Amino acid sequence: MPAVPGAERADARRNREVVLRAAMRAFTEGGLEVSLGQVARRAGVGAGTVYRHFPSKEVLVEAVLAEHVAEQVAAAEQWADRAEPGDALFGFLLEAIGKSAERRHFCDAFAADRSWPRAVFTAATEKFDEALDRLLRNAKQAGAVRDEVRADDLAAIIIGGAALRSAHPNRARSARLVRLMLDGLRTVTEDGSFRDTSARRRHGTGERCAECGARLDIRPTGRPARYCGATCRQRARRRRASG
Amino acid sequence: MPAVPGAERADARRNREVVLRAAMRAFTEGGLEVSLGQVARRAGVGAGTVYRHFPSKEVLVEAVLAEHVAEQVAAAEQWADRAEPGDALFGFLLEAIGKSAERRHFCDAFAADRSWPRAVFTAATEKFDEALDRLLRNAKQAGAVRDEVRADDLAAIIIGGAALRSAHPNRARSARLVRLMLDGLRTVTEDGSFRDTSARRRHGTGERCAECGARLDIRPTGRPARYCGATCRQRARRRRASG
Amino acid sequence: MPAVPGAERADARRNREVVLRAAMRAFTEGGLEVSLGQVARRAGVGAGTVYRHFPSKEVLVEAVLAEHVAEQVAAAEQWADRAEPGDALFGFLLEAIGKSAERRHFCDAFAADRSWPRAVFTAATEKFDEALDRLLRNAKQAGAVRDEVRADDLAAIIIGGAALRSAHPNRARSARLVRLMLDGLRTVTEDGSFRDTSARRRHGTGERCAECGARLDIRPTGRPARYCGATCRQRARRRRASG
Amino acid sequence: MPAVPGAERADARRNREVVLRAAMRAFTEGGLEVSLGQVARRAGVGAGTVYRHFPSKEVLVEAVLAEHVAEQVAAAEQWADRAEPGDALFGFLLEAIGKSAERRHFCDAFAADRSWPRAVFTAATEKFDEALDRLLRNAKQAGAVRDEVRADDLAAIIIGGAALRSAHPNRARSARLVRLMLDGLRTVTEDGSFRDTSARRRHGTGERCAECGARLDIRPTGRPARYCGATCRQRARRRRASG
DNA sequence: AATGAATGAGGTTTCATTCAT
DNA sequence: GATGAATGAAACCTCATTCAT
Repeated sequence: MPAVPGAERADARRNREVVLRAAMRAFTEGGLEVSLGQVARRAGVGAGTVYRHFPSKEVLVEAVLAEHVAEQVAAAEQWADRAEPGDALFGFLLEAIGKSAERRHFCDAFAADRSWPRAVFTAATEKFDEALDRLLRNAKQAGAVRDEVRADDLAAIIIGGAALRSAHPNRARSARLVRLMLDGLRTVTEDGSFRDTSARRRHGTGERCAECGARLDIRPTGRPARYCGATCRQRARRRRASG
Repeated sequence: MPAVPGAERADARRNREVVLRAAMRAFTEGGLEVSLGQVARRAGVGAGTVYRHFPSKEVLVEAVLAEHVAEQVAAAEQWADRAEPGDALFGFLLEAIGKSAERRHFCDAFAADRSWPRAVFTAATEKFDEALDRLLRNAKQAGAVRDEVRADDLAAIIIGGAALRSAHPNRARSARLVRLMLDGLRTVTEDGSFRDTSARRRHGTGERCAECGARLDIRPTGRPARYCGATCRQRARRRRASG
Repeated sequence: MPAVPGAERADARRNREVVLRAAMRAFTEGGLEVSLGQVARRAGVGAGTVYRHFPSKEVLVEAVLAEHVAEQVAAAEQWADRAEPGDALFGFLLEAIGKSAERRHFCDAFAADRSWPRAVFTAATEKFDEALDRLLRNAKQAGAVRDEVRADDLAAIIIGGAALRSAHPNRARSARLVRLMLDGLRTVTEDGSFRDTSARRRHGTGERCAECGARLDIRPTGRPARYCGATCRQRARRRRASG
Repeated sequence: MPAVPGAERADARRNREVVLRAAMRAFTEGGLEVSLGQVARRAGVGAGTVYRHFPSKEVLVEAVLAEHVAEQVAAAEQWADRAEPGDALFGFLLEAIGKSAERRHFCDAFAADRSWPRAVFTAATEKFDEALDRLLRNAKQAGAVRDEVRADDLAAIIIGGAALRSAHPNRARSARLVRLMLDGLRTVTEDGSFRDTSARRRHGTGERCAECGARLDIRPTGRPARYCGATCRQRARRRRASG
């Protein structure tokens, strides 16, 4: 144990990394039941070394799952920063689903409360939840996603999507299918064309937001909207007040 | 050996059933890795009895999965017989997803090629595929489902939906979410109103709302409607006033 | 249990036979470790029936071995009755070795004190020993076998011969080889030609028995013999006395 | 994994040896069916250690048999190097038979195609066959063994001899019996005297006993012998007296 | 700090034997 | 008496974990 945390020998830290990577590959391919012996062999280290860095199998599994989640958090943040809200949310979901489908067993672990302690999930998940929250808030502000979708739906959506894709016999078609179903979460346009995720993804052809000019959803019920959302309405109000 | 197959001693057949039920419960709760000792204990029989009826663990797992699938086939046939095509398909999918969500581990097995031989899946699955095929064909003929949905998508959809639901923290909301996403598979009407599963069922093929274009329920009595509801009527009125 | 021993129902006695035969075949092919389940299946009866007739596996094995020995006793008696002494002994040995080679596992059991109780051997063996004794005594009287061969060598010789034959890759050559080695037990003629088992099998060309005229072994040690054995010597003595 | 094969940790190699020795003792005494638990207990190690060194029971059995064969190969080579051809062959056979008789079960395994894969035999046996070949070739060149004896007879002879000895109730007599039977494989001399293995070994090619014709040992010193021993000398004397 | 050998509890499976039908 | 289902001890084998080197 190092006297000063973080001051471990460089090779030790490197070894931890090596083992973690090996475990990810091994678990991805063989499920979380893969023996630690196999992990050690893949990592090219002895069993003892695995245990030095991860004092039990459960700890190693947690670390692997946490790493997986961390990768998704990173992806979520990239999408949030570099795409407009709607694209960011749906783009991220599609990517996360794709990645998770390859790592089927990880999702199984998340979904199964009993076999792996929920603690793993919740611990590794705080940042993840924040990131999802951010994506969803933005998308809602942009009116790109249905109102009834909530933050804690998203993780389940990813897991479900991943399961769908990995259960599907055809990779390409499964991708289209997932896209189709995710479209169920988008806000509807008056022409029903919301489903096309690329070109006609934008709002209907009708009225526009009086504040920001975005196209407005036309709905058969309720008072016709003048603004695209609460934000613009508030903004307009302030202007009127200050004007 | 019984002279007539299926004519085994009654107690043997009963015991087989007992073991199978115990295995279903055990696997449902603890995953397919639950030890056969536990299954035997739950069934209240000795280890040898389990092996008399299921000569290896793999055989037992297959039997359990086959039973699960058989239950779904039965449900599919009920839906096909007792509901109109669109309802039958979507009703079955929702039910199957609900049932499968409780049996998360079974679906994991289906989705994972590696851990349990695909043979298990295919063997137990022929009738299942037929049943799904029938539901889908009917639904397509009735124009209730999008054309791009194919038969082998359906199993994956069930598995994905089950994963979603079992990963979701809130049972009721997860149901609504799945419904939402399944709607992505319905045929789109030009007014985007397909989502209302209950209302749409009453719509005829006749007149449309003069304001929003939604199909109008045709009733045999009373003055024919011009608008789909009070909202559109009011909106039309405003336009006339302002025009 | 029958009130009068030997008064069992006919079908019961028949069943005992059926099981015993099945066990012989099964043990011959698969060794004495073959499970009783297999024996029962081969016999076409239930496991319980096996146990009714043979209350434990050990008893069944004993019965099988005893049967094997009994067959050999029968053969020995046939040879003793129908061939001249030398032929009888060597003919029987060759036959017994051949038969035993096919039943390798039985001999293993006889040879291995530890794995199967010697009791089995000794119980089934009394008659066997008597039969061998008779064959050997006759052969010795006829001067067809070396003096140093004793009765309790013979069983070992059969077992050894059987082992040799079953270990040999070539069936025909193994037979010749055994014959060759058995010749080592025959009395030697001065021309060394004893090996021919048919024509020149008789004694050397030297002196003859003063009583019966049989050729006498010439040995480098001991007082030269006048009679071929104790029997002739006694007979001559009686004649001298009565004469 | 050791960089250099054979360079494992010393304690591991020692333990492998310990287990192997324990297995040899256990199998020798109790047959190849002895449980690995017993072997482990005898070796004073855990079950896992046995499995580390011998990943399945079959592997352990193979190793034990191979070790047994290797010991015999070593013996064969010693005989070939240190004795004249005939002695080498027969000396080795007798020794191998004696050793194998103590290890009855090993031979059973070799003889039984079914219970243990022939592969075991053939794998461990190449060098053994070579060694036997060499002994036999030399013996044939020296004219010490019958022509019809072939290389692949020898293994069977050892197995048969071992079976004979271990089935025989008397250790000493069984040895003599085997010697007797092996003599059947020696070339026959015109005087049939080949049988005395001990005496003949000292005989030269020179003079013969004036009475019985056996070859005489030629010694470098002393008066040349006319008779093979006291018996023949006495017999000759009587004839001269009576003549 | 790293290695890999040792450990032993626990899993699957077999089978002699008993017992309800 | 016959049947074959039930039993459970014991076999083989795996693997998370510890520990000597």
